[in-house]
Amino acid sequence: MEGVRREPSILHLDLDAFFAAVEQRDKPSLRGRPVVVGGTGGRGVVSTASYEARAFGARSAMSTIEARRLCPAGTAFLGTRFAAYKRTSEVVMALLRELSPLVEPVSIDEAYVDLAAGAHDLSVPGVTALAAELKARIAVATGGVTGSVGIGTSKAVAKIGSELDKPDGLTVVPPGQELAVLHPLPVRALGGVGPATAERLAQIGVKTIGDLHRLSLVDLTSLVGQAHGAGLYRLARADDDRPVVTDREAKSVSAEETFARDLTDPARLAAEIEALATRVGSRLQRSGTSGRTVTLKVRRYDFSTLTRSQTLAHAVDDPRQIAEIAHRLLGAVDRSGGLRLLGVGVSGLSPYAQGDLFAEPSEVVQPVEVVEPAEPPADPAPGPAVVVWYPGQDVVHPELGSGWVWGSGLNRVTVRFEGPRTTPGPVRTLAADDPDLQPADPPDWTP
DNA sequence: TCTGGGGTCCTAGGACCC
DNA sequence: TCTGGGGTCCTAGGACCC
Repeated sequence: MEGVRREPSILHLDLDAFFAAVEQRDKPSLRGRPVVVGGTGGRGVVSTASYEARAFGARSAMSTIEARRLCPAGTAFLGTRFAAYKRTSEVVMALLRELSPLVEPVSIDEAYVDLAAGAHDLSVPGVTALAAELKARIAVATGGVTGSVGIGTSKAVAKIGSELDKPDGLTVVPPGQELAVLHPLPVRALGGVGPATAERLAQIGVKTIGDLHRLSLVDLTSLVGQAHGAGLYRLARADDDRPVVTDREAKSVSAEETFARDLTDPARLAAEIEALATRVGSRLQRSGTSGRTVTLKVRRYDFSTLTRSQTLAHAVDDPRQIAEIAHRLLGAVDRSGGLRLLGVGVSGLSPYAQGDLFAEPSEVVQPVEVVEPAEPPADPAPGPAVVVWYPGQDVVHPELGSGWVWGSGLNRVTVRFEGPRTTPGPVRTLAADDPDLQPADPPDWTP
């Protein structure tokens, strides 16, 4: 327990039934009534149920159909108005930043604050008064949205604290009381323990965090894996020194859509890919990032879900290039029976849009000149020669025929050769400087 | 009329490199 | 020539979170 804090300086704020609360604020007729916000179509799910709706059993992630069955007539079922929630969230986050520069938004309705980075009395009465004041200011600034606050010596304790007294709660866990608070709680209360982990633990009789505390590190890691086991071992001991991190760079950008009815028509599927790639590409471009790995997500009619990805030699943000890769990835999956969902994502992000860090293809296509060694080396020289191949580029090979570049590294290139008709041809990995491999045409997709 | 959409992190196996 | 180990990259899937 090296770096564990001695003062209750970590604050966690969780806005109560946030989407529904914003709707009730903006539509006074909904106040005091059950409100369900989320997808309203046949395949929609609940994003947020107001506390009035929760009384009838409506819950987040439940299908809207089921929520309709549970809730009485007069319940409001509303689609999401994300812009309104975003604006309200920003008001709240600004209030948090008045407390401390160290604010970590976890999601639109949740954040951690490191109070030690502000000038505050960090005694238990001091932070209690601070939290009460904060809650009052949030309610005023947002027009009545409430939040639950937990304060403790770590993120885990603060987060659990904010859950203990919802809604409109305030819980301060005094230093030294962490284990007394944690141990009676079900393991599910710990971040990172979901249904699968809880089930595994239950099978060996571990139900509470106190039960978890009695497990050895070896038993825990063999049960749930190295990283997860080590993390739970520490959390059960309230040994959590994770810092509050202000801005985390996004690691991926994706868009997906569940269709009202399963799709089979190739033209419709292609159009959906285009639309998703456009959403992803324009978000990448707006944020000035691009990424090397394009991932296609497919959910079939039977809900079986798979992903197919391809990592490119260069980062992309152009919707056309993203779509091109996604089209081909889709071409290799079984679409019989129909598709329920398609998704397109880009990961492996770098903060530079294509063309900033890497020269345009037309400028780098020339191989770097190889310095001729005085004596021929026994092994192929790990020389500086670089031949750049572009994913999707059409190529020809005297023996293997025509194909296109699937992926490429600095000194190798993977080519998918087309077989007769629609039969997928062989995939071969060749040296990038293989003289037999030639572009079929000059690259024509350069922006 | 079951089961959204946007993410993060981890694991495991194979390829490849040193 | 044989053997082995470690590290990184890539792919696919799974758990989890809000």
